[in-house]
Amino acid sequence: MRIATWNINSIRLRAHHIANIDADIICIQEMKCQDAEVPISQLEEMGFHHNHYRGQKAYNGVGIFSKLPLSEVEMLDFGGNDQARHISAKLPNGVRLHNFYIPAGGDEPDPAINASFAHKLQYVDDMTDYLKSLSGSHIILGDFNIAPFEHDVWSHKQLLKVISHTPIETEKLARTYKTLGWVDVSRHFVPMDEKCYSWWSYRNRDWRKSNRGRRLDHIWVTPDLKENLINHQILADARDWEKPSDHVPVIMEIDIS
DNA sequence: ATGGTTGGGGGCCAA
Repeated sequence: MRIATWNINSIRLRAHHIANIDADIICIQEMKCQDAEVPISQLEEMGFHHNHYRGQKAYNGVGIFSKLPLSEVEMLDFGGNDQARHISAKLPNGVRLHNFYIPAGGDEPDPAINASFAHKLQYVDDMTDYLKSLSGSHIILGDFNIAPFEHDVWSHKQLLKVISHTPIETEKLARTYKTLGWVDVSRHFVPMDEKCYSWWSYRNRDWRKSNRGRRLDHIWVTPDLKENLINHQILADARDWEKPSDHVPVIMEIDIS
């Protein structure tokens, strides 16, 4: 089974690009539209017939678009702002798939003066409590807006005060990761001392040449699924698609049926 | 140290 996560940055503009992603299930963040505006017929034409989503006007919005039937769909709020940032569903084999869009958190890396950053930190705390309460087999993925490790950013030193790589966030996510004991799929396949990115800013003339990337998009699985992992792919070429998103799809192949 | 770009929606915000 191939499962992908992609921050699409407007599903109305970029739904057609989904046809270039080879996956059975695609989890989307930042649809940036309400439910009625999701171009569902386009997804149907691509073979996605089991679709669940939670839109929101202009901001956020998450969806799971699947070629396989899903059940027990849930949409939860973390961080207390009732934004469309989470949706989950059960796969036919009983594994639960969670799609998260963690808040970006604004620019000023001080929660005392930046309410967006405070919301992001609260979101991660609430999400952690929720994940700790789960039992059984789970896949969690999405745009976490945090690049946790040194080689998840182009310059560890230069980004220590940049939201997405500040110690307060990376240590918080590291604690969550350690407490849960789940598997970071990208780092399962890519050595820790190798640079690994899923996002490149729009604010660079040549994203490939400057290569100032960050690994903001993640897939984690519960440890019982570790031996089922087959491979993993970051579709960096998607950054050159026409009118690209600033994020590229991350895909894993896993032997579960 | 600064500013760079994009999408949505509406007379700027969030990323």
